[in-house]
Amino acid sequence: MNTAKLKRLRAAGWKIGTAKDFLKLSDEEAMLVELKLSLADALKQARQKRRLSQMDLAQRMGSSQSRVAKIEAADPSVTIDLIVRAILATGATRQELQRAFTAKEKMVA
Amino acid sequence: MNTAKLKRLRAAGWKIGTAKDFLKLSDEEAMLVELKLSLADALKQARQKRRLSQMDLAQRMGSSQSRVAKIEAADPSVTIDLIVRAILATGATRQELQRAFTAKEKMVA
DNA sequence: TGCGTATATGTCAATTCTGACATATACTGC
DNA sequence: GCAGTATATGTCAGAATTGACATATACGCA
Repeated sequence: MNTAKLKRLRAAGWKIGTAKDFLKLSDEEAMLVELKLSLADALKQARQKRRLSQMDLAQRMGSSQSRVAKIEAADPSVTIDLIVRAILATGATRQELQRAFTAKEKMVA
Repeated sequence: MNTAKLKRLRAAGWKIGTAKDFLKLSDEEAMLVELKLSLADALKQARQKRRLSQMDLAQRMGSSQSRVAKIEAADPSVTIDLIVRAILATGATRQELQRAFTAKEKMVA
């Protein structure tokens, strides 16, 4: 179990409906992770479509290759904000970004 | 100018195409802000639709009323991740979340 | 007026994220 | 085998975010 969930469980103080709360949190967390994965995929596609290396993109973002690798891997240390910034940094259009949000989500509807 | 942009400008070291870089960053930043505003709006709607107070939602999220207020105001200290978590915490469906991403974006297409 | 409820704003310690670096792996051409 | 290029993984100091608290504002109602 990751730190974010633990924190939320702690914050909730395990008050009521423990099992239900647990399932609910898992559910929300799962949706978040799926969204992140979807965006990470879209980023990789956007980058490769433009034939940019991770290093190229890193420079455009003012970041490092290693972080770009983590972004594309949807590493836990990466926020949605950062993935979106990366997608925009590839030069992706607004449309491309929008599609990224809806892309793989269908798989889990 | 906010800290995030400053940081990116600093990171880029003002190397080449200063003016162009500046405009590009403004553009990407603008898109990010618009996305955040769009999501914040969707959150407010999702919450009110379910007749939850900010306090109610705060409890569900294991957070505080003041932070929920900031989330809905798309405060600079609020990440997209947090807004999405808030939307999910209202009990919004995957569909509702998806619409949130595409909602106001049309305005700026 | 005073009270209750809902929302907004400022601050801050503790937690989390980020860029950077070192290093590892994988593939290509020589 | 050995460069060169691209990508992946572990670590960490410095920077940013978060929940919490105090407090302020706004509205309705008695």
